[in-house]
Amino acid sequence: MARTGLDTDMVIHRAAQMVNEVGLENITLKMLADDLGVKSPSLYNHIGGLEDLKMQLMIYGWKKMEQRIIQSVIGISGYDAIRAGCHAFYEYATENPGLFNAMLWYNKFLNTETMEATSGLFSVLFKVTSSLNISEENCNHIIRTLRGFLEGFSLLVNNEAFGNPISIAESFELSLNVLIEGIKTLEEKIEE
Amino acid sequence: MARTGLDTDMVIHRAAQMVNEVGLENITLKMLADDLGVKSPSLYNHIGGLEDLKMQLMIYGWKKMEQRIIQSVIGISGYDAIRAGCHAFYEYATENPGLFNAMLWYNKFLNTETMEATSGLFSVLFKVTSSLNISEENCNHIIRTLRGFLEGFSLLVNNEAFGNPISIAESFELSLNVLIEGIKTLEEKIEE
DNA sequence: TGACAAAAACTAATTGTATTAGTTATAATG
DNA sequence: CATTATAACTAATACAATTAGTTTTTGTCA
Repeated sequence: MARTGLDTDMVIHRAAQMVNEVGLENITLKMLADDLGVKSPSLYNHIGGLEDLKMQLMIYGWKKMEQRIIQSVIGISGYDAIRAGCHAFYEYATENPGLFNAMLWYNKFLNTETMEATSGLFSVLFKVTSSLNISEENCNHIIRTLRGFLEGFSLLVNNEAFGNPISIAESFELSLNVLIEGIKTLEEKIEE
Repeated sequence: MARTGLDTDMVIHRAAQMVNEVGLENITLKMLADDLGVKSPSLYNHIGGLEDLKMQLMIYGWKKMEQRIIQSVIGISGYDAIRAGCHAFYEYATENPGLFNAMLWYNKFLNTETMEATSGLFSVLFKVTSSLNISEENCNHIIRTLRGFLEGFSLLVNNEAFGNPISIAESFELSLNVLIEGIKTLEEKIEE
């Protein structure tokens, strides 16, 4: 009866915490409503339903990660910036496993809004790679390479899917080295 | 009443087709039961429930992919074999989007059986990389690199998550070039 | 062959969640 | 102070997963 004073941002924000605690597949509107001190139908005043909530979590997560990555590359350029951005991605993804699942599963082509969820983030990476002597088209390819690797590797870590006992941190570092050395071979020679 | 003559393999096999048609998140036991000409509780004679079914789909998918990859590297060695194996992975993943989702989401560390789902597949890759002049430990790291990239890139393709209009096939080829050139820098010099 | 046991189907019932419809109370606005 | 929009509520619906208990078939063994 007493008005709780919820708004959409509060719901999303609380759901983002909760999804990291219980996992994307286990979150329910009832659970979220209980936590917010409200009955579950009341949530429909702020979100469109469970699917909509997960979609919004996806967008929320990518925006947050974008901020982290922008912070991480301030004052750095070239391969060091790539390295720093990749580390920021990996850290955010593994610190927020539930949210990261939403980011992966719901990042589908559906409409302009969902499509733009990641565009800001990867335009940051584009700016970074553009400072290298690599053609624009190849920069776009490289971003896809990095994106694929970062998303897949982070998912595997979150799922504890690496059976081997060898260090995951070292695997990540070596992977970045491999990728960066590979990218260097795409640099165009400059006439002297 | 009349016995349909189902067994676990038939259920899994049919579910594998269905999951590619309707998507992992939309498959229901009722739908599967209807399709198999049976009531949904009857499925419990063959599977442990919906979660168990998805787990079994995960294992089924990895085994099938393993076979495809083994076929693809027959008679090839070195970097050509890596290339061929990666192509086989990518093709299987994109030809079976629903099943591949199960392979990603349910490939978590839970018990020995789920852990071993992918061990055969990656021991094939290990044999391939072992023929290079690279330390065993680095081979293990490289496999993780490839695994991360392949899983992430395939997922992005299946989700149509690449906004850019540039060719995805070219992105994949360039990515493999980047990875292989990067891996080459790990080769240990041989005394002459 | 014929009784018996195991397996595989069934029906009925339970539970839990999302979602919708319709109602009431609060807050904001003129 | 009256009115209106909003945000909560209760009640009801629909659907799927799952469990319990029953029936029927199939295969086996004396």
